[in-house]
Amino acid sequence: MVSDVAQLDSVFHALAHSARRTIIQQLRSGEKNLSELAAPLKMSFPAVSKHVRVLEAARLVTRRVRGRSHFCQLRAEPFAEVSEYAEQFRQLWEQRFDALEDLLAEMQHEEKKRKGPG
Amino acid sequence: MVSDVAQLDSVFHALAHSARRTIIQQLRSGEKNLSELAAPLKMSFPAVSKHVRVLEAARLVTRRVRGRSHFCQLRAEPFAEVSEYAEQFRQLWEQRFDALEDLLAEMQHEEKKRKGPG
DNA sequence: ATATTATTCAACCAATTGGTTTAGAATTTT
DNA sequence: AAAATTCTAAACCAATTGGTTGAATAATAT
Repeated sequence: MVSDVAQLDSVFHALAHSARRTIIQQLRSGEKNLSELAAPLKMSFPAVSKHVRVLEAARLVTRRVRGRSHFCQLRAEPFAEVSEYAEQFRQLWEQRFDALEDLLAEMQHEEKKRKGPG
Repeated sequence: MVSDVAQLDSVFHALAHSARRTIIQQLRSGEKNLSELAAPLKMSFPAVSKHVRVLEAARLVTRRVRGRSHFCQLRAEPFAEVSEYAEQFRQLWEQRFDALEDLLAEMQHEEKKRKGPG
């Protein structure tokens, strides 16, 4: 586990807003400038600018200034930390699903018994 | 993808605070009541109570009241959504790591050339 | 019945968040 | 040189967050 506490704070915080997740999705297809990122979002330009700053703070986005355009690029590495964090709990959530499967299997078994000899 | 937008909002928000992640870690070893959860945290009891509510809102924790004790249990399912979300970007971050590996391999290759014929 | 324990509620506070608008700076276009 | 484009900065605002304290509630122990 490489991820320090403050980094996880900032990444999770960055991801906890749908506008920022929308920005991230847009950046999957490559670099985009702020105007392009702002287009589909129903908010003022400065608001988008602030969201991008939050993403930069979490190191999810880097900025390359070219003339008057600020091109944003997705940096996916922090997602590795998020994944790693979540995977800690895989056993726990699969355990639950297994229990649910067992329950369903049990119910189907009961169903057969009810139908079969009847 | 089952996770709706509001659910991701609340889960990421819940995870974006180290005190809440500490609570989650404590709950990995099983149910604990609020007093137990509060013990290692350097904040007042009501503050912890509020953090637990945030975790409940994100469905990361459920509460079972037994007498005057409120036992909290971890529900790991939302982590599946978090993992699923992060995994979307695996290709992207591995791409980067691959590039880094390539660079390292290249450097080692250069190193051999330098040493070898010398 | 009283005290203790476990927790919530309510009120309050400072800081942060997420948004706005207006203005300004920097870079292209005309 | 003037106009348009892209973005930041600053000031402001309402709502939320994360914390506090003090009082209230509920359950158990003495």
